Amino acid sequence: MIAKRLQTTRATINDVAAVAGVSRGTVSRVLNSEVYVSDAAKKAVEDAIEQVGYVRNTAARNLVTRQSHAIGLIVHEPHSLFLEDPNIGSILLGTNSVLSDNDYQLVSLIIDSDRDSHRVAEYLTGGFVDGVIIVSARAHDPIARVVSQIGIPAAFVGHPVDIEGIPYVGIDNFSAAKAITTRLMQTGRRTIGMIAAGLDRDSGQDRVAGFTAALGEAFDPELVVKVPLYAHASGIEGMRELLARAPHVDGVFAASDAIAAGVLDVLRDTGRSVPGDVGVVGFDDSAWATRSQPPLSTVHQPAGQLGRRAAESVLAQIRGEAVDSAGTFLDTHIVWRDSA
Amino acid sequence: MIAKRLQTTRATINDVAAVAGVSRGTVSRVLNSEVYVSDAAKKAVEDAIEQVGYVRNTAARNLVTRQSHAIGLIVHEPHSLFLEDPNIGSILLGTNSVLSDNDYQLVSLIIDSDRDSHRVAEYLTGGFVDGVIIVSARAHDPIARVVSQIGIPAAFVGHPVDIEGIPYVGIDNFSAAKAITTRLMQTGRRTIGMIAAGLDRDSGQDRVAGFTAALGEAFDPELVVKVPLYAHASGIEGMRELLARAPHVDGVFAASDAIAAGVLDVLRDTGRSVPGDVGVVGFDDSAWATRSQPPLSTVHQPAGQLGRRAAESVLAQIRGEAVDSAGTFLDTHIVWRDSA
DNA sequence: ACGAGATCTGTGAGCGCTCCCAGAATGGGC
DNA sequence: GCCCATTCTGGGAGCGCTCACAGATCTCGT
Repeated sequence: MIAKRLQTTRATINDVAAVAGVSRGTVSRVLNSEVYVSDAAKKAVEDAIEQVGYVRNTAARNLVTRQSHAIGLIVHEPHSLFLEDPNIGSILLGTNSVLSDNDYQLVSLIIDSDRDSHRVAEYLTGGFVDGVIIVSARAHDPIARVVSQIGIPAAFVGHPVDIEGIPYVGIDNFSAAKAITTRLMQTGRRTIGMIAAGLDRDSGQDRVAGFTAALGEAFDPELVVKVPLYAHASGIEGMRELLARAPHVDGVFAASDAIAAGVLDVLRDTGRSVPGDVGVVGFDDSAWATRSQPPLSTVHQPAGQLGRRAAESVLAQIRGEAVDSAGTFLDTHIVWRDSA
Repeated sequence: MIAKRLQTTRATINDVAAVAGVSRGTVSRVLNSEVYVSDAAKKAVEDAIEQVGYVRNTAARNLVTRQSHAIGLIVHEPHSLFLEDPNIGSILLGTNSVLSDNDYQLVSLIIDSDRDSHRVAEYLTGGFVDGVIIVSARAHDPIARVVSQIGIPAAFVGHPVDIEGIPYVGIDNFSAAKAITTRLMQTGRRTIGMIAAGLDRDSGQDRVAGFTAALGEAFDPELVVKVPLYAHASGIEGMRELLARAPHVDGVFAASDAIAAGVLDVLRDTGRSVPGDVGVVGFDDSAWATRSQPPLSTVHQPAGQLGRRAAESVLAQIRGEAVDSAGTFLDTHIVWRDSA
């Protein structure tokens, strides 16, 4: 009831113009803070807006400007991981803060099935969003391909190996993995294994490559166990396998903190102490790292900053500014705690 | 470039009309599946739509229908908890699935500061959304008050004690807390404490009330430790306090699984075995419950379903259907694992 | 005092769509 | 064959806004 009354009654730009004693055009100029408006007119309009409680109707504005003032954030993860991966939440929050500062609305689009994928592709071509941020796309991601084809302003968080021409913001997974593995070696570990995941995307592959590079001569492919997801359950599964292959392993690099948490569980269950018998390091510096027992040594990944930068890139593209079409890497650093 | 070309070039209803050899009006009627359209015209229009690749311009549609076809989901939590609380993710996912089935877009609005709060209130009165779902509102929540005042279709997930007239969907926290506490007593525990949180909302208060009711004569207010958040850190803090007050406690009801996880950590650190020395139960049946060591006995809360029902309620209100303005409770059940 | 340029303002046109009214076509019933 | 109800269609009006253009007003150098 009330809603209906309020809506019918809502002041338009014409009401403001009438009260302020100026024309539609002048009100519009004030609203869009254009240059050629006299101080007197500006004041009158602002007072009138206040008086009649005017709120701009975006639908009308969008219609003529052909802009929606919304940015889509596409999260392409199975539901389970969406809930479990703390990075996604941080990225979302970072993106949201930049966009709202710039008066853009974040619209989260969650893809969980092929049906969703299709619907989102349509959504993107439908002019509902002015730009799009794609989180954790895999290789051969159909959505990434659609985005690339229609040429909508976009940015990746992370970087699918097979798509060119869309800027991305990520971290240098190779160097980070290499650095933390090296540091683990320096604690005196001799037999170091890795639980690798996410091999369908660059992050997963680069972490393995960094691990391999750090080990150099000492590298033994037998000690790299591959699991499907960056998840706790995968960590348990992977560590059991690693132990089966190499019972005397004394160091483990887990591709994510969630995996590392699973690794710790298995080590505890099999009566091994951490860091006494085995040193364990993770990746992400998520809540998992501080929660686990003992707290994890890990690579700090600036997830919120990643989201922020991606949003800024899309905004810049919308403004027509030149954007480095390659991408940028953000710094990571190692956080040394008790697990190694 | 391409984007611009596509946009400029995008087919309108007039193009479809021209190709189909009918008028604008007829195309619109087909689009909105109104009754009086001949089969021939309908077919012609559908073919034309296919041929020119027409996609409806929502901005124009919204302008005249005064509907946005978007529903806001307001999450009013500090950032940290947004990331930590698995229920929020599940609720979001449930809501999203109902809305997309009904061709509505979910717009997540995150409130983290008073500034956000103000902006969101404006957003709501600005006609950007046709309805709103409010998650975890506290007592005296300013946003809840605004929603109640402007009379926009809305639903709560959970129920702020001081707002009337807006339907809510929640669980019966009192009965669930009472049931699991009773069951904990039946395992032979004598000195049972509680780590209580979220006392600024109904869920927190009702859980304490249920706990109190279950204990009956045996209830000792000294054994209820109040902490601010449903968070892991709060669990640690709370359990330390409880142990200080009652070293011989042999049962703990934690107001959430995250808290229970903190409780387990403290118990382990102080050399107590679970469930040997102390039985611990949680609430939520979130990922925390299965992850922790040992896995938690807890109350299963249908978070996804909660989101789904709230979305359905808002949709029904938008359609003008009568909605039970009180609210509905969804069933919970106890999941018995190893921690008690 | 005059005119060129800068500054400011009003207004018609139109974005793509839905609503609604008037009128055309169709189909029975007699 | 005629009339009335039903079914179907076209097109004017207008949602609230921005854009572009033309005209009005001001400023300042000469």
